[in-house]
Amino acid sequence: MFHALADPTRRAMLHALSNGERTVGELAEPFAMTLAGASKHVKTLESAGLIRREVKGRQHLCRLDAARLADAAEWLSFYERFWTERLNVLDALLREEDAQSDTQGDRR
Amino acid sequence: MFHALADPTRRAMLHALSNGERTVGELAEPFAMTLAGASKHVKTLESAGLIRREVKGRQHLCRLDAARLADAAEWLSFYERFWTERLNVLDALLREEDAQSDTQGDRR
DNA sequence: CAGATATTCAACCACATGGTTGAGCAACTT
DNA sequence: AAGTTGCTCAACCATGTGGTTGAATATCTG
Repeated sequence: MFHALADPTRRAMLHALSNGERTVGELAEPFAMTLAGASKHVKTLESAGLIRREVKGRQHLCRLDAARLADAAEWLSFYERFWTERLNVLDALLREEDAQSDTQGDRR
Repeated sequence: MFHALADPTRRAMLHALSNGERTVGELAEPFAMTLAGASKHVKTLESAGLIRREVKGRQHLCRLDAARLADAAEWLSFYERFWTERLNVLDALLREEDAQSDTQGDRR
């Protein structure tokens, strides 16, 4: 999933899909890329479970997959919280170190 | 940055660093990998701005870089919020569609 | 039926990636 | 000075990636 998100083209596609369902052709259009190329990105997103596809005649209608995206959001939120927390600790440590070197210089 | 996060080894290293500073050797230790290999990962993290390095004699002390990590956290939080929002819309749409096909069947 | 349209598939290419090895360098240790 | 330690660098290799092209498939349209 992290890998699927790591590509800008794919992130843009997700962005487009956030405004409603799109066919593969529509998803491909904004990019200077062959349909086949874009189709591969769509496939990647699908394998990562981030989108679902409904074959409707000759076009393939894509939409975000709620379940997996919720997972993704949860993951991101975890990381965000995790780091924000650590940053506070880090900050405190640096402050403390500064205070010490102010009074005592660097002892190491 | 997304790319730097996409590798499990690097995520694990960040995790380790969240418990305090570590030398390159210490960061490398948990992995079945040569030092040189691990060193490359550290370099990648450094180029992505996620960590900083302080050369202390012959060892290189690494720590999380507060500034950039805050950026990262913000990004993740944005995506998380963004998607959570869209998921609600998606949910509403699906519910609506269901209600319609219940009374009218699929008209397409 | 004969197109045209929407899409995938398979093969290929250039390039990036994660990894190794071997050498090199700087800094401690004795 | 000689050796060991911590680390990087450069070259290399296998594999994966993003992209292309050309053909195949299936559907709609006349």
